[in-house]
Amino acid sequence: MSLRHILLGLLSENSGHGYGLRKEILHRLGHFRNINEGQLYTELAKMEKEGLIEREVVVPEKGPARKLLHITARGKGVFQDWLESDEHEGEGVLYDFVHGYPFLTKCTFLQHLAPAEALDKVRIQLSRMERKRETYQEILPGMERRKADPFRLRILSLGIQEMELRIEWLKELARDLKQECKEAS
Amino acid sequence: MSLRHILLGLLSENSGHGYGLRKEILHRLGHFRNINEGQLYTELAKMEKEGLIEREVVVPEKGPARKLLHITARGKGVFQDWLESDEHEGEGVLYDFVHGYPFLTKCTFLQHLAPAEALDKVRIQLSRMERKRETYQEILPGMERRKADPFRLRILSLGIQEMELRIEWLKELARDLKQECKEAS
DNA sequence: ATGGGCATGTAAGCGGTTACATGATTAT
DNA sequence: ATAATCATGTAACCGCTTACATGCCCAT
Repeated sequence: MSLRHILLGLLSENSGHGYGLRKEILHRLGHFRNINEGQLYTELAKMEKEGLIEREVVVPEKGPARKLLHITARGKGVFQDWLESDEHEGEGVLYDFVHGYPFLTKCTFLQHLAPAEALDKVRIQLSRMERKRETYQEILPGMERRKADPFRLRILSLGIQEMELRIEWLKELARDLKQECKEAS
Repeated sequence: MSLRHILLGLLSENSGHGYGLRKEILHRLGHFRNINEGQLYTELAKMEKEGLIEREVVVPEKGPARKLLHITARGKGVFQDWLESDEHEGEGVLYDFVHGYPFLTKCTFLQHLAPAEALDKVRIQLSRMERKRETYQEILPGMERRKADPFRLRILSLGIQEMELRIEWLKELARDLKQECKEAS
């Protein structure tokens, strides 16, 4: 899932400038990546060179020039082709769900830790996921109020359910580890 | 979550050679990445240069030399430090769950597709996730039989639950899109 | 006047992918 | 024979991160 597609998607909805796109990706729900300026501007430059976007230099009466970005017909074509293609819908890695939650990979090796230490880690995870679920739940009403795109609303609600799943899973894990700790003592 | 940690983890359990590690990462449950030779051997070379592993050249009576890899004390230390640290347990990206399921990012832009086309995509996803759930469920009994590490068993069971979550979510989405199709006609 | 947000960039490096190359062993 | 699998590597490239650099605008 490359940044390029997200940028094309956003720009096919509205023209904008680099910084604004970044804010949108960071804050507006439905776009989910953390983004750094480095990649953003280099990617935009590349996209311009390939004729997917154009820059309109806007010189305000006051202040420095801003560059307003527009998607070109070619850019729109590339975006639509991607949308209609099955790229990023395929099999990918068998255990893809682990990618979204790196703690699971670490869990794979938790056997090498003392049960008490492992338990600590699991508890910290638990509170982090609870926090995350709350964050999502706080975002939801605002999105509903301003009638955000229903697809994005759904994605958020999936996120909430997913956090709940993780929370229950971590609770079970913690319970078992606690038992193990007792047995060891 | 870098390959390095996984390799250190595996080698701290057993010595082995490159190809075997790759197979283990690919097939044995609990290790979840698809891996390509390119990265594997270059990473192993780097790790050797840094003194994390050592190669023992094993020359069989017949055939070419094989390189058996052993973890060094230093390597074990690095691995344990990582295990005890909170690396890969932290916040990361806010919407991390989307990372593990790139189709969701695509969903963000599904509004740009005709409902009928979007429905097609969702249905294909649905059958893919059903397939995936089945695959996981087929793997489970074998793991239980050979008494695999309980952490890995748990991870797999989380995976099954996660696929079930996705399936229900996709079903709802499909239902709504079907409705939209009807209304449009 | 100072700090925070707006806005645009460059450079180095890392982790990972894709593709290529080689050769031996084992199974059909 | 030949195809599949075992086994080890190299080279080019890509997407992304980290860190740095610059300068304007606005509110306190």
